[in-house]
Amino acid sequence: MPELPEVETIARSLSPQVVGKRICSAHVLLPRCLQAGESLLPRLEKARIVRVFRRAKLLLIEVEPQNDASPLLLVFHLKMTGSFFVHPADAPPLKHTRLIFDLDDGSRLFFDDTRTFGYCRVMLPNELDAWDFWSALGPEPLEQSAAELGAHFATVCKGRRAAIKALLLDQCIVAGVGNIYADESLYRAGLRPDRPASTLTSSELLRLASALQDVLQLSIQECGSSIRDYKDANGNAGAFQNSFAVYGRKGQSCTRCSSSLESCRIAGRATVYCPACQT
DNA sequence: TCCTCCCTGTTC
DNA sequence: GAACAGGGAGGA
Repeated sequence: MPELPEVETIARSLSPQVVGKRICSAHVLLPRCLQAGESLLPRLEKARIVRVFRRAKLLLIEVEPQNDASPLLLVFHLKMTGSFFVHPADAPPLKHTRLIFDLDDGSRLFFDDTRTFGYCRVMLPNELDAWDFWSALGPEPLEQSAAELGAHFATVCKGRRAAIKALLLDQCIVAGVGNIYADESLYRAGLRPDRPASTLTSSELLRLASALQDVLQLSIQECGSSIRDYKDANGNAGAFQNSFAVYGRKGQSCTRCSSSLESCRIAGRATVYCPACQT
Protein backbone atom coordinates (compact mmCIF):
# COMPACT_ATOMS: atom_id res chain seq x y z
CA MET A 1 0.00 0.00 0.00
CA PRO A 2 2.35 2.67 -1.18
CA GLU A 3 1.55 6.06 0.30
CA LEU A 4 3.70 9.18 0.13
CA PRO A 5 6.85 7.78 1.87
CA GLU A 6 6.75 4.54 -0.11
CA VAL A 7 6.25 6.23 -3.49
CA GLU A 8 9.00 8.70 -2.60
CA THR A 9 11.31 5.80 -1.76
CA ILE A 10 10.48 4.03 -5.00
CA ALA A 11 11.13 7.19 -7.03
CA ARG A 12 14.49 7.70 -5.31
CA SER A 13 15.55 4.10 -5.80
CA LEU A 14 14.33 3.88 -9.39
CA SER A 15 15.78 7.16 -10.60
CA PRO A 16 19.49 6.21 -10.68
CA GLN A 17 18.65 2.96 -12.44
CA VAL A 18 16.84 4.49 -15.40
CA VAL A 19 17.57 8.21 -15.81
CA GLY A 20 19.66 8.87 -18.93
CA LYS A 21 18.63 5.63 -20.61
CA ARG A 22 16.47 5.45 -23.70
CA ILE A 23 13.32 3.39 -24.09
CA CYS A 24 13.52 0.94 -26.98
CA SER A 25 10.02 -0.46 -26.75
CA ALA A 26 7.03 -0.71 -24.45
CA HIS A 27 5.02 -3.90 -23.93
CA VAL A 28 1.51 -3.79 -22.51
CA LEU A 29 0.77 -7.16 -20.94
CA LEU A 30 -2.49 -6.08 -19.29
CA PRO A 31 -4.29 -3.59 -21.55
CA ARG A 32 -6.60 -2.12 -18.89
CA CYS A 33 -3.56 -1.13 -16.86
CA LEU A 34 -2.81 1.48 -19.53
CA GLN A 35 -5.54 3.94 -18.63
CA ALA A 36 -4.72 6.66 -21.16
CA GLY A 37 -2.30 7.56 -23.89
CA GLU A 38 -2.22 4.42 -26.00
CA SER A 39 -1.82 6.57 -29.11
CA LEU A 40 1.30 8.15 -27.58
CA LEU A 41 3.08 4.81 -27.12
CA PRO A 42 4.96 5.00 -30.45
CA ARG A 43 6.53 8.28 -29.31
CA LEU A 44 8.23 6.43 -26.46
CA GLU A 45 10.54 4.68 -28.87
CA LYS A 46 14.07 6.09 -28.39
CA ALA A 47 12.73 8.57 -25.84
CA ARG A 48 15.26 9.41 -23.15
CA ILE A 49 14.28 9.17 -19.49
CA VAL A 50 15.15 12.50 -17.89
CA ARG A 51 13.48 12.46 -14.49
CA VAL A 52 11.67 10.22 -12.00
CA PHE A 53 9.65 12.02 -9.36
CA ARG A 54 6.61 11.86 -7.11
CA ARG A 55 3.51 14.00 -6.62
CA ALA A 56 0.96 12.80 -4.05
CA LYS A 57 0.92 9.00 -4.44
CA LEU A 58 1.71 9.21 -8.14
CA LEU A 59 5.08 8.24 -9.57
CA LEU A 60 6.02 10.11 -12.74
CA ILE A 61 8.67 9.29 -15.30
CA GLU A 62 9.46 12.19 -17.61
CA VAL A 63 10.87 11.32 -21.03
CA GLU A 64 12.12 13.32 -24.00
CA PRO A 65 11.04 11.82 -27.31
CA GLN A 66 13.84 11.82 -29.87
CA ASN A 67 12.35 14.06 -32.56
CA ASP A 68 9.76 15.87 -30.58
CA ALA A 69 9.90 19.13 -28.70
CA SER A 70 7.27 18.16 -26.18
CA PRO A 71 8.24 15.92 -23.28
CA LEU A 72 6.01 13.02 -22.31
CA LEU A 73 5.04 11.79 -18.89
CA LEU A 74 4.48 8.24 -17.77
CA VAL A 75 2.15 8.68 -14.81
CA PHE A 76 1.72 5.69 -12.50
CA HIS A 77 -0.65 5.12 -9.62
CA LEU A 78 0.58 2.06 -7.70
CA LYS A 79 -2.60 1.71 -5.64
CA MET A 80 -2.12 -1.26 -3.28
CA THR A 81 0.38 -3.53 -4.93
CA GLY A 82 2.12 -1.75 -7.80
CA SER A 83 5.91 -2.05 -7.90
CA PHE A 84 8.88 -1.44 -10.17
CA PHE A 85 11.96 -3.49 -10.77
CA VAL A 86 14.78 -3.27 -13.30
CA HIS A 87 15.61 -6.71 -14.65
CA PRO A 88 18.51 -7.83 -16.82
CA ALA A 89 18.16 -8.37 -20.56
CA ASP A 90 15.83 -11.16 -21.68
CA ALA A 91 14.19 -11.47 -18.26
CA PRO A 92 10.75 -13.02 -18.87
CA PRO A 93 7.58 -11.40 -17.49
CA LEU A 94 6.60 -12.51 -14.01
CA LYS A 95 3.15 -13.71 -13.02
CA HIS A 96 1.93 -10.18 -12.23
CA THR A 97 3.97 -8.12 -14.69
CA ARG A 98 1.66 -5.62 -16.42
CA LEU A 99 4.04 -3.38 -18.39
CA ILE A 100 7.60 -3.76 -19.62
CA PHE A 101 9.87 -1.03 -20.95
CA ASP A 102 12.95 -2.27 -22.75
CA LEU A 103 15.84 0.14 -22.25
CA ASP A 104 18.80 0.82 -24.53
CA ASP A 105 21.37 -0.82 -22.24
CA GLY A 106 19.45 -4.10 -22.48
CA SER A 107 17.80 -3.83 -19.09
CA ARG A 108 14.03 -4.09 -18.69
CA LEU A 109 11.86 -1.95 -16.45
CA PHE A 110 8.91 -4.00 -15.15
CA PHE A 111 5.72 -2.59 -13.70
CA ASP A 112 4.21 -5.39 -11.62
CA ASP A 113 0.85 -5.23 -9.88
CA THR A 114 -0.77 -8.22 -8.21
CA ARG A 115 -4.21 -6.79 -7.72
CA THR A 116 -4.34 -4.80 -10.93
CA PHE A 117 -5.70 -1.66 -9.29
CA GLY A 118 -2.66 0.30 -10.38
CA TYR A 119 -2.45 2.04 -13.71
CA CYS A 120 -0.22 3.97 -16.08
CA ARG A 121 -1.18 6.97 -18.18
CA VAL A 122 1.02 8.29 -20.96
CA MET A 123 0.39 12.02 -21.10
CA LEU A 124 1.51 15.26 -22.67
CA PRO A 125 2.21 18.00 -20.12
CA ASN A 126 -0.95 19.89 -21.06
CA GLU A 127 -3.01 16.71 -20.72
CA LEU A 128 -1.60 16.18 -17.26
CA ASP A 129 -2.55 19.73 -16.28
CA ALA A 130 -6.05 19.17 -17.64
CA TRP A 131 -6.52 15.87 -15.77
CA ASP A 132 -9.13 16.45 -13.06
CA PHE A 133 -7.48 14.21 -10.49
CA TRP A 134 -4.13 15.94 -10.96
CA SER A 135 -5.41 19.51 -10.87
CA ALA A 136 -7.55 18.81 -7.78
CA LEU A 137 -4.67 17.46 -5.68
CA GLY A 138 -4.11 19.28 -2.42
CA PRO A 139 -0.73 20.61 -1.26
CA GLU A 140 2.28 18.41 -0.58
CA PRO A 141 2.47 18.10 3.22
CA LEU A 142 6.27 18.27 3.31
CA GLU A 143 6.64 21.31 1.08
CA GLN A 144 5.48 23.86 3.61
CA SER A 145 6.05 24.66 7.27
CA ALA A 146 3.98 23.06 10.02
CA ALA A 147 2.43 26.46 10.70
CA GLU A 148 1.39 26.85 7.07
CA LEU A 149 0.01 23.31 6.91
CA GLY A 150 -1.85 23.84 10.18
CA ALA A 151 -3.36 27.05 8.85
CA HIS A 152 -4.38 25.21 5.69
CA PHE A 153 -6.07 22.53 7.81
CA ALA A 154 -7.92 25.22 9.74
CA THR A 155 -9.25 26.68 6.48
CA VAL A 156 -10.43 23.38 5.03
CA CYS A 157 -11.88 22.05 8.29
CA LYS A 158 -14.11 25.05 8.81
CA GLY A 159 -17.73 23.97 8.74
CA ARG A 160 -16.90 20.36 7.85
CA ARG A 161 -18.76 17.75 9.85
CA ALA A 162 -16.85 14.82 8.34
CA ALA A 163 -14.42 12.94 10.58
CA ILE A 164 -10.94 14.45 10.60
CA LYS A 165 -9.50 11.16 9.37
CA ALA A 166 -11.77 11.27 6.32
CA LEU A 167 -10.34 14.68 5.46
CA LEU A 168 -6.76 13.47 5.89
CA LEU A 169 -7.47 10.70 3.39
CA ASP A 170 -8.98 13.14 0.90
CA GLN A 171 -6.27 13.82 -1.70
CA CYS A 172 -7.85 17.19 -2.47
CA ILE A 173 -7.25 18.33 1.12
CA VAL A 174 -3.67 17.15 1.46
CA ALA A 175 -1.76 14.96 -1.01
CA GLY A 176 -0.21 11.57 -0.35
CA VAL A 177 -1.76 10.50 2.95
CA GLY A 178 -3.29 7.01 3.14
CA ASN A 179 -4.66 4.85 5.91
CA ILE A 180 -1.36 4.16 7.67
CA TYR A 181 -0.15 7.75 8.01
CA ALA A 182 -3.61 9.09 8.79
CA ASP A 183 -3.89 6.77 11.82
CA GLU A 184 -0.29 7.27 12.92
CA SER A 185 -0.39 11.06 12.71
CA LEU A 186 -3.72 11.29 14.59
CA TYR A 187 -2.26 9.13 17.35
CA ARG A 188 0.85 11.30 17.62
CA ALA A 189 -1.30 14.40 17.73
CA GLY A 190 -3.52 12.87 20.44
CA LEU A 191 -6.67 13.33 18.36
CA ARG A 192 -9.54 10.90 17.92
CA PRO A 193 -9.96 9.97 14.26
CA ASP A 194 -13.75 10.33 14.44
CA ARG A 195 -13.73 13.92 15.67
CA PRO A 196 -15.81 16.09 13.34
CA ALA A 197 -13.28 18.28 11.56
CA SER A 198 -15.02 21.51 12.53
CA THR A 199 -14.57 20.75 16.26
CA LEU A 200 -10.77 20.86 16.08
CA THR A 201 -9.11 23.99 17.41
CA SER A 202 -6.34 25.74 15.52
CA SER A 203 -3.79 24.54 18.06
CA GLU A 204 -4.99 20.95 17.63
CA LEU A 205 -4.70 21.32 13.87
CA LEU A 206 -1.20 22.70 14.22
CA ARG A 207 -0.34 19.65 16.32
CA LEU A 208 -1.81 17.42 13.64
CA ALA A 209 0.15 19.18 10.88
CA SER A 210 3.35 18.80 12.83
CA ALA A 211 2.64 15.13 13.67
CA LEU A 212 1.85 14.35 10.04
CA GLN A 213 5.09 15.91 8.86
CA ASP A 214 7.07 14.06 11.54
CA VAL A 215 5.59 10.68 10.73
CA LEU A 216 6.08 11.13 6.97
CA GLN A 217 9.68 12.30 7.40
CA LEU A 218 10.52 9.44 9.75
CA SER A 219 9.00 6.93 7.39
CA ILE A 220 10.95 8.30 4.41
CA GLN A 221 14.11 7.95 6.51
CA GLU A 222 13.16 4.30 7.09
CA CYS A 223 12.41 3.80 3.38
CA GLY A 224 8.67 3.44 4.03
CA SER A 225 6.52 0.75 5.60
CA SER A 226 6.39 -2.82 4.33
CA ILE A 227 3.21 -4.59 5.39
CA ARG A 228 2.89 -7.29 2.77
CA ASP A 229 3.90 -6.40 -0.74
CA TYR A 230 5.76 -3.15 -0.73
CA LYS A 231 9.38 -3.15 -1.89
CA ASP A 232 11.37 -0.32 -3.44
CA ALA A 233 12.88 -0.48 -6.93
CA ASN A 234 15.94 -2.28 -5.55
CA GLY A 235 13.77 -4.97 -3.97
CA ASN A 236 14.40 -3.68 -0.46
CA ALA A 237 11.68 -3.59 2.19
CA GLY A 238 11.08 -0.53 4.34
CA ALA A 239 11.34 -0.54 8.12
CA PHE A 240 8.83 2.00 9.38
CA GLN A 241 6.26 -0.72 10.12
CA ASN A 242 8.40 -1.47 13.19
CA SER A 243 7.54 1.99 14.50
CA PHE A 244 3.76 1.79 14.15
CA ALA A 245 1.96 2.99 17.26
CA VAL A 246 -1.56 2.06 16.17
CA TYR A 247 -1.86 0.88 12.56
CA GLY A 248 -2.57 -2.86 12.51
CA ARG A 249 -2.33 -3.03 16.32
CA LYS A 250 -6.02 -3.39 17.19
CA GLY A 251 -6.43 -5.03 20.61
CA GLN A 252 -2.77 -4.56 21.51
CA SER A 253 -1.73 -2.17 24.22
CA CYS A 254 -0.91 1.49 23.70
CA THR A 255 2.83 2.05 23.96
CA ARG A 256 2.19 5.24 25.92
CA CYS A 257 -0.58 4.32 28.40
CA SER A 258 -1.07 0.53 28.00
CA SER A 259 -4.78 0.89 27.21
CA SER A 260 -6.13 -1.62 24.72
CA LEU A 261 -6.20 -0.06 21.24
CA GLU A 262 -9.67 0.10 19.71
CA SER A 263 -10.81 -0.01 16.12
CA CYS A 264 -13.68 1.30 14.05
CA ARG A 265 -14.39 2.11 10.41
CA ILE A 266 -14.08 5.63 9.09
CA ALA A 267 -14.55 6.51 5.43
CA GLY A 268 -14.69 2.76 4.76
CA ARG A 269 -11.22 2.22 6.22
CA ALA A 270 -10.12 0.18 9.19
CA THR A 271 -9.11 2.67 11.85
CA VAL A 272 -7.14 2.01 15.04
CA TYR A 273 -6.72 4.46 17.91
CA CYS A 274 -6.07 4.70 21.63
CA PRO A 275 -9.29 5.55 23.50
CA ALA A 276 -7.28 7.13 26.32
CA CYS A 277 -4.51 9.07 24.56
CA GLN A 278 -6.63 10.39 21.72
CA THR A 279 -9.38 12.85 22.61
C1' DT B 1 -21.44 12.53 2.69
C1' DC B 2 -21.55 7.85 2.61
C1' DC B 3 -21.64 3.33 0.22
C1' DT B 4 -20.26 -0.06 -3.30
C1' DC B 5 -17.23 -1.77 -6.56
C1' DC B 6 -12.91 -3.03 -8.60
C1' DC B 7 -9.13 -7.23 -7.79
C1' DT B 8 -6.24 -11.16 -5.82
C1' DG B 9 -3.57 -13.15 -2.19
C1' DT B 10 -3.46 -14.11 2.59
C1' DT B 11 -5.52 -15.10 6.89
C1' DC B 12 -9.04 -16.78 9.83
C1' DG C 1 -14.66 -20.68 1.87
C1' DA C 2 -15.57 -16.27 3.81
C1' DA C 3 -13.43 -12.05 5.51
C1' DC C 4 -10.20 -8.75 4.82
C1' DA C 5 -6.81 -5.46 2.89
C1' DG C 6 -7.76 -0.35 0.45
C1' DG C 7 -7.50 4.37 -3.31
C1' DG C 8 -10.47 6.35 -5.92
C1' DA C 9 -14.52 6.41 -9.27
C1' DG C 10 -19.17 6.63 -9.44
C1' DG C 11 -23.68 6.60 -7.74
C1' DA C 12 -27.38 7.20 -4.14
